Amino acid sequence: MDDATVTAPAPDEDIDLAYDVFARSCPSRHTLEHVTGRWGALTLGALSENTLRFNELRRRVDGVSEKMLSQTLHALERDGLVHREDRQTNPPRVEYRLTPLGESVAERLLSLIELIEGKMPEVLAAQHRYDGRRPA
Amino acid sequence: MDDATVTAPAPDEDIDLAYDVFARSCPSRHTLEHVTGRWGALTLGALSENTLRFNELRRRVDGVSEKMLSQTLHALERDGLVHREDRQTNPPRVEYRLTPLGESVAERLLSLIELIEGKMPEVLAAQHRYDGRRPA
DNA sequence: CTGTATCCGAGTGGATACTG
DNA sequence: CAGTATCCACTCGGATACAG
Repeated sequence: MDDATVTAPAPDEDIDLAYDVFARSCPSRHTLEHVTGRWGALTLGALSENTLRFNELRRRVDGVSEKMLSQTLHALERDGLVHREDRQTNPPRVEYRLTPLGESVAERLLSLIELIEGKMPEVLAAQHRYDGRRPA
Repeated sequence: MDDATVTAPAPDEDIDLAYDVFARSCPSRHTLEHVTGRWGALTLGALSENTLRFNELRRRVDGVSEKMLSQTLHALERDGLVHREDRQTNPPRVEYRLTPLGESVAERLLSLIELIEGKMPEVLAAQHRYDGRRPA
């Protein structure tokens, strides 16, 4: 991938428009999708509580398949949000933890998740109203 | 859909575990996906700045198709995050705006988005390191 | 302008089996 | 335990055409 596809920020200026998620070619979109994607969000959430091993994560993130968890972890590791530590022991023991960057991302993500969880009664009420008006 | 599939909260108690996004059957997962999904996040972000009409949204959310925008807006409206107002005029004029609930969700979402945009240099550096170690 | 309907390819994602 | 590899169903999502 080419990383120069976006409005190139002059290194000696502080441009706050450097990365704009609203632009379709901005690399921040990919990272945002890793973070907010179906399994990315839950994985970051789980790791914000503890360092976890692969199968511990699988159990914590209810419903994720091996394939998706593996894929998700690779993407998050590549983005520098998750650190993978292979203890090289027998039996194998691999631990996943958040990097400092991952922690700050997870913090804001969890704030969003908790808000939504707390507002679910309102959301469900809205859904019922909507479905009632459009019974099709 | 059945809305009683989750740990039913006793109406007269304040249980903060009532909706747990980590449980695969929790309805909050659907809402979280609408909010954080590829187009949901950008749509909420765009509407947090202004009330917008359909085609204004299409232009703001660079790359979205009519179909996806329509679908996204329906989901967000159903969840009670977006209000749709049809002016019933000719030519047609339909405005989309955030509800109060939508605003609080968008606020936290934008906080996350802005963090990621700001950290993109770190993320890209991490990606290069990762790709360098695993050139395959 | 504001959408819906249809087609269709590309990617998602689950189940299973297998390797180290 | 910690994954990878493969198969395959299904959905996503874009392009296009059309409707109110």
